[in-house]
Amino acid sequence: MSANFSKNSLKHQIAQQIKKLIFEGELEQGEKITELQVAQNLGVSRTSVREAMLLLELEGLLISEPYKDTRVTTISQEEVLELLIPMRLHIEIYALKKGFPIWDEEIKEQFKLILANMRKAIRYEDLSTFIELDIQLHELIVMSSQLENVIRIWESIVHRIRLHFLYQNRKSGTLEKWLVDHEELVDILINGNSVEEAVKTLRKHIVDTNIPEVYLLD
Amino acid sequence: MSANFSKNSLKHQIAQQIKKLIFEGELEQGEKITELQVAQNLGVSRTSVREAMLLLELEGLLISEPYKDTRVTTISQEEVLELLIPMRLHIEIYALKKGFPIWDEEIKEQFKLILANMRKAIRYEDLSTFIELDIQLHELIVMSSQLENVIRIWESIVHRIRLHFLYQNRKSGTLEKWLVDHEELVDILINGNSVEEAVKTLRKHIVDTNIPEVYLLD
DNA sequence: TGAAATTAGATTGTCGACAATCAGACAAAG
DNA sequence: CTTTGTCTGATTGTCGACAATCTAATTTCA
Repeated sequence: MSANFSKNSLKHQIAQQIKKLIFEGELEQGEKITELQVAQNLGVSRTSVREAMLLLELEGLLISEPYKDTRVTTISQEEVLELLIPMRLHIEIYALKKGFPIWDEEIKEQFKLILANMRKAIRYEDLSTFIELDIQLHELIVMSSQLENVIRIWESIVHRIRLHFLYQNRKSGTLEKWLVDHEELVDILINGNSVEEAVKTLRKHIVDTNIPEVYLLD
Repeated sequence: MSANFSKNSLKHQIAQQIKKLIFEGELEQGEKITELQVAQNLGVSRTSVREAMLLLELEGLLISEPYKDTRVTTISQEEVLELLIPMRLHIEIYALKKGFPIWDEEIKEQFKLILANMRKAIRYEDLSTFIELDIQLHELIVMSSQLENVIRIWESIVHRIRLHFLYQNRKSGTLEKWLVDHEELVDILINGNSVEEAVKTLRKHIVDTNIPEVYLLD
């Protein structure tokens, strides 16, 4: 039940279910997925499943050719590190610049809530929940810009990134280190009063948590 | 009949038709478009039209809410200049770096062909064809990287950019100036022998032809 | 034996029909 | 006159059936 506004049609729900299968590792990269199988499992018609799968294809999670089977996308580490993450950085900074000035108390409360849940996840050593919350945090930043196009582009890129890291060892650093990182970020976001400061912190955060030293050339 | 490889299912054809309507100005930004209307015009079933429209929605050309009508997307100039064009720049440079080393004679011939058609378009003062060719040129650069994910992301971003400029006055400079610009680009792409040189030229090209001086801050 | 042709089953593509929902017209009540 | 409620037509959402295509196993023929 992630933070979605008005997208509650059946195809979106189905897409969500399939996403869950992928992100929880039930479906691996390159694995085949058929319409009928999903339709029967969920008790819906193939038409709706088709639309859901088209959605996921366009979001970059699935790949298909006409009359051939559909499979979970394979993404190279190189693409993720050199292309997707820099683009993600660009988008989130843009969204932050646009959103920051119009943040109200409610949004700040949401930041605090996510952070509280993160602390809880750490306490139970629940990694998958923590990752979910990490994404929610960044999603909130992007959503708060209220720019529909920006939100969509961001989603499609983050999905691809997430798909990749699923099957990789997560980078070095303990969970606690991660938590501290996020605490600092949220503190600046909520209590800081210049956009520049917030942008600088966000940039550092994304770079620190995503990009190995070797790629930090330019 | 633009350069598409394996995407010849009905939904792609229909999407292409609708795209044409949009890019030729038959449909304006914010204008309503209904499934039945398109289905009857093209003599196909609504199901295929639905899928085509979903495609275009995910590509960023259309926008819809459940049970509400679907409309042609509206995109702000700010978004285009500050977000989309920088992202486009990033993607094309990445694709060029990956593709350049593996270009063969056939690809170089395609570059020359596009350029020749550009000269022809200029001679007949055919602006819309010229714009089409401009996109084909950049598409060729991206396609030659053979990276499926990169191609898709690029397409969705360029569509949005194109949609915006459709309804704006194109930036200053005569057609002839444009042509010279492209001649130089293709020359370096085909005859240059270092990737760095090609990247530098492409960057300058995109910046020159897309971004007004005021945005060239960082 | 082995390569080409054929066939069978599974899977995707396309369709028309029916259900759910919405927007606007119109009427009733205050 | 405004507001509320009810209808109606238009549009989108969902479905099951049938057609087209692919894959892989089987058969045919040199």
